[in-house]
Formats: sequence, C-alpha cells, structure tokens
Amino acid sequence: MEQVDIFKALSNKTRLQILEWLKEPAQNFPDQEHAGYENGVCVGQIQAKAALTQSTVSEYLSILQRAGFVQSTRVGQWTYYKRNEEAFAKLSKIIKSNI
Amino acid sequence: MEQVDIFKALSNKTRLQILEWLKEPAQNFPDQEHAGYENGVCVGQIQAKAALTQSTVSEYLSILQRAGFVQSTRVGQWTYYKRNEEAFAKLSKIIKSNI
DNA sequence: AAGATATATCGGGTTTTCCCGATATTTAGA
DNA sequence: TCTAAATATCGGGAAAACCCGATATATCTT
Repeated sequence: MEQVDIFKALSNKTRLQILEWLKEPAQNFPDQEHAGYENGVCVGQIQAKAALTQSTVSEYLSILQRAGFVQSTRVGQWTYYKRNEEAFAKLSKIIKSNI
Repeated sequence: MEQVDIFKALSNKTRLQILEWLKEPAQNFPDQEHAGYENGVCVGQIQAKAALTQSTVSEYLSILQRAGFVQSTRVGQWTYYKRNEEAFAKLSKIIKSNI
C-alpha cells in the first residue's frame, strides 16, 4: 500500500463518515445491540446509515480495509467491521515527521 | 476547506513529492541558491524537478495552498512557495483524535 | 512603451473515481 | 437439499481529477 493510496481512501465524505461512526458503534448503530459490538458493526447497519447501495458500501469498506483503517471479522453470514486504531496512530506520526 | 479536501490535496504522488522536496529546499533545489530559501522555492524550480508542465505545477501548488500545506510569497516576477508546518501538525492531531 | 520572463488561468482530451444495478458467493435454517 | 439472507464482485454510465497546450496577467528590463 503506497502512501498516496492511504490518502485516497480518506478522500471521500462517506468513507470519512463511516470511520467516525465506527468510533461510537453503540451510539451510532443501536439496532445492532443484540449482536454486541466486540467485532464492530456489520455491513448492513453501515449501509442503512450511509444511505448508499449495498455494493457501494461493501466496496468502500474494502477500500478502508486495504488502507488498514478497519479490520473485518466474519461471523456466520455477517461481516463485522471495526476500526484499527493503530493505523490512525501510524498515519498521525507519518504526517508529523515524514511528509 | 472541508476535511475531505485536505485529504484530496494529498491524494496525488507529485503533490506529495513536492511537499517532501520543500522540507529540504537547499538540497533539493540547489539552482536557486542565489535567491536564498527564506520564502521557499519558486514555481519554475519546482516545475523543473517535477517534470510536468508549468500550468500543472502551478495548479498543484494552488491546491496545496488552498489546503493550507504551503504558503506563497510573491517577490518580483517570482512566486515562492514554502511549507506551512502548522498545517501538518494540525492534521496530525486531527487524525490522532478526531477522525 | 515594448519585449522578455515568471506565473496564473482557461478549455478540453484522457484517466480515475463514484455509485449504481445485476449477479455470484457464502452461510443459516427449514 | 432448497430457500432465504448477508455480503462480495462485476460491468458500466456519470462525475471528478489529471495533465496538457494556449492564453492572460504581472513584473522586470531596456
């Protein structure tokens, strides 16, 4: 993954919003309460909130995952996505000193 | 300037490279020695190193400036661009805590 | 004032991104 | 094993970004 692709992943309003939402899963996705939030939030919940099609949201999550900002866990027929805070810390450092 | 436009400004290899070059003006632009580096580096020097057309480089610098990453100073017929380190520090913090 | 130099702006062809609908894949349950 | 549900992948039209050449603007020199 090249530097520029990291920034491309963040160059979209919806993707930035998804990352924000995932900071507070319980508050932003109360409908998923029954399943808990240990593994993050499933695609369907994110899609409903983003108000885009399922395919688009799935692709966006894939882009964020390739860039390292989220990680996914498959549980049955659901795929849960949660933030990978290390990636943000790493990028923060890079911007502070390398760029 | 919206968050997403900050990242769009960084979503291009050449623009990232320009920002890197401007970290060490004397080393990366030795041909400008006579004029000093207090105000940064002039467009022509950056253009030569980037190997893109003058219009493209001028536009790229404008994009970086709108995003706050560089600031310009006009001296005679030259426009000098230098890094604005505050913008990087600010973005670093935002990524660490806000995004 | 006229010509030369440096930079900015404009118009547009090419490439990439956005976002969709259709379809394929994976897993659960009857 | 058949159907349903959740997600991933594919193909493509529309919008945006890339990058160019041509031209406009600003400043310097003569």
